[in-house]
Amino acid sequence: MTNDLPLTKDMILDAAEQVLRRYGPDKTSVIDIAKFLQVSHGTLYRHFASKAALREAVTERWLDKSIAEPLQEIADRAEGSATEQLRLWVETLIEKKRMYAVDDPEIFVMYADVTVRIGDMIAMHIHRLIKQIASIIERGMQAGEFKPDSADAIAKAVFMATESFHHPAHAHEWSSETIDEDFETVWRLILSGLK
Amino acid sequence: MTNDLPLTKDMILDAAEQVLRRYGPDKTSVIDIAKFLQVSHGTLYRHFASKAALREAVTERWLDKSIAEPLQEIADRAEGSATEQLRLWVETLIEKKRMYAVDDPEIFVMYADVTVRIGDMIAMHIHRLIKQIASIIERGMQAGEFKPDSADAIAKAVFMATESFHHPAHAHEWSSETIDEDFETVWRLILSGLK
DNA sequence: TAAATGACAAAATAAAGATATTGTTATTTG
DNA sequence: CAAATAACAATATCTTTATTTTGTCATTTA
Repeated sequence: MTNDLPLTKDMILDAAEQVLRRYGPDKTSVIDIAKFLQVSHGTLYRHFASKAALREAVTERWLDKSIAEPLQEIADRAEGSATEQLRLWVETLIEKKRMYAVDDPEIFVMYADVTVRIGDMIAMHIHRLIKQIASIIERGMQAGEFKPDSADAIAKAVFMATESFHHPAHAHEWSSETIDEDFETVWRLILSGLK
Repeated sequence: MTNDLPLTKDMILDAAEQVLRRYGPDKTSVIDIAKFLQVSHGTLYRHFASKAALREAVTERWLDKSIAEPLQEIADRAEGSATEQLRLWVETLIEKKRMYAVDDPEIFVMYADVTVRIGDMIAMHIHRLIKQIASIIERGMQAGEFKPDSADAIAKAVFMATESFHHPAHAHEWSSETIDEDFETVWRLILSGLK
C-alpha cells in the first residue's frame, strides 16, 4: 500500500495502543489495528507472532514507561534520607497505579488481566521493581539508617506487605475512605522493622 | 411431596453445599438442589430470596465454620506468649486458605468470587477476623510484649500486610517455592514493628 | 529480494432461535 | 392455614448456523 514506510515495531505498538484505548481490549481486532495503520493485517504477523504477543508488547511497553521508568528515576537518587526515598518510591508506585486505574482503564484492564495469570513478563516487571527497592534499602543499610540484612529479601517483603495498595486485584479497595490511614499504619509497621 | 419434613434453612444449605461441590458453581441450578431435596424448586424461594442469596448463605456458613471458628478458638486462648499466639493465628489462616484452595476448589471459587466484588458479607467476615487479631494484640500490649498503640489499627495493618498470603486473588502465588521464606521475612518485618 | 499483500483454512465470535432456569403467585394439600 | 406445589412470565443459557477474525503462505511489488 502506498504509505510512508518503513513500518516499525514501535509504530505498530503506537497504533495498537491508540486503537486499544479507543475500542477497549475486548473489541479491538488486529484488522482494526491494521486498518488504522493502512496496511494489511497479515503484515502485522511479520512483526508479532500472535495477537496475544502484540497485546503483551503493548502492556510491557506501557509498564516500562509509565511505571518502571519514573520509579527508576526516584531509586537512582543517591542523596538524602533513604527512609524518605523509600517512602516516596512506594507512595509513587501506589499513586501511579491508582491514577492509571481511573485515567487509563482499558490499558489497566489489560495489565490486570496478564497479572492474575502471572506471565513471564509481569514476573520480570516485578523483579525489576523489587531490585529498585533493594537498591534504596542497600543504600540505607550502608548509611546505617536501616539495620543490616539481606536487601533483596527485605525488598521483596516490603513489596509484598504493601500489595493491598498496588496489586490490581485490590483496585476496588482503593476507593475506601480509610485507605490512606491504612497505608500509614502498614508503613509504620514495616518501617520500624527496617530500623 | 411425601417426605420427612419440615424443611429447614440448614437442610437446604447442606443440600446446596453438596450439590455445589459435586457439579461446581457454574453448573448447579436451584432445580438441581430442589431435586436433591425432593421438593419443588419454588419451595426454596420460600426460604431464600434468590439463587444469589442461597449461594451467599452457603459461602457465609462455610467461612464461619471453616475459617472464623477455628481461628476464634486460637484467639481465645489467654495464656502464653502473645507473639507466638499471633504467629500461630496468622499461620493457621494462611494454611487453611491454602488447604481449601486445593481440597475444596468449588467452594473456594465461590468464596473468591464474592471476595473480589467485596460484598457486605465478606466485609463482615474480614471485620471479624481483624477483631480476633486485635484481641491478641491487645493482650500482648497489656503484657508489655507489644508496644502500646491502637490495637484495632495495628490489627488491620497486620491483616493487610499479609494479604499476599491469604487473599484469594493471590492464590496462584501460593505454589511458589519461596512462599514460606517470603512469609518469614514479611513476618519479621511486621513483628519488629510491634515490639 | 525483502517486505507487503491478498487469498485461504482454521479458529473464534456473533446472531437467532430453541431450551432451560429463575423467580412469582394463584391454587392445592395435609 | 401454613407450607408446598404447579403453572406461568421473564431471564438466562445453550445450540446451531452465519459471520468475522486469526494466522499462514504463495504470489506480488517496489
